Amino acid sequence: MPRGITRSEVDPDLPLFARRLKAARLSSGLSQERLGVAAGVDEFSASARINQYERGKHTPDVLTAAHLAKALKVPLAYFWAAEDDLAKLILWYGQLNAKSRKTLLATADELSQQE
Amino acid sequence: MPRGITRSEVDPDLPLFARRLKAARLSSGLSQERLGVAAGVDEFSASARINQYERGKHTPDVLTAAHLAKALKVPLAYFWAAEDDLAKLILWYGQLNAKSRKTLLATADELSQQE
DNA sequence: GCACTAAGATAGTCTTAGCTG
DNA sequence: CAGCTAAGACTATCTTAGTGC
Repeated sequence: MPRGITRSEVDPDLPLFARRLKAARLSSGLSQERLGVAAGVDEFSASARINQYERGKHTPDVLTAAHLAKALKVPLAYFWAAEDDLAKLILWYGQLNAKSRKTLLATADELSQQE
Repeated sequence: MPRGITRSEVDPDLPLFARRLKAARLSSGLSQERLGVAAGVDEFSASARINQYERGKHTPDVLTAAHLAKALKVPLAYFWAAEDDLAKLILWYGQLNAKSRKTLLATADELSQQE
């Protein structure tokens, strides 16, 4: 379950940020309101604000987005990954320990030098 | 040179988006105004707007950010990579062909299952 | 409880018109 | 030319107060 965020069924017509946020929240099992509160949003506006983000009505500032990312345990950059493959790569990077990250970086370095 | 964006010297106290944008632009060799025009910003406001973004005074909407990413040939998510290592990974991913991306994804998948 | 919304209050960005090195 | 800025015009988000399931 924690490895399958991008497999969740989210409307592909939603704007990028909305789509990624909704996928990550559904994967976490939190309600919109509880996610907002967990991210430090005022309890009286949390429900409306997270809903507006997920429906693509509004976009939060980067600080709010960072709090959401932390609450959802995903790297901040995940919200703006345009391709699903890059989204997966970023999610997996976020789950690796320091040693595995080094290994992954080394692999990417080698591959990019081959081109 | 094209592989060294994160090595550029950019004020680490700048907000995240400003820091990544400036590093990518300096690497590209474009002026602030020329980058803005290349990204489709009106020629009369391009200089002011890109400068405001790089100084952290303002942040563009996601569509403008996507145009900037395209002009700079970096993945959109790069602008919000909080850690330099993740920024490098995203940049390198953006430079790989489809086959190398698959290889990199497979490596990340294996590593994340080991944890 | 959960997802969602309208609309006014509020807070942001954008444009213009400059400046300095 | 390149980098940068103030401030008013403009446009976005946030809060409040609700709705329906």
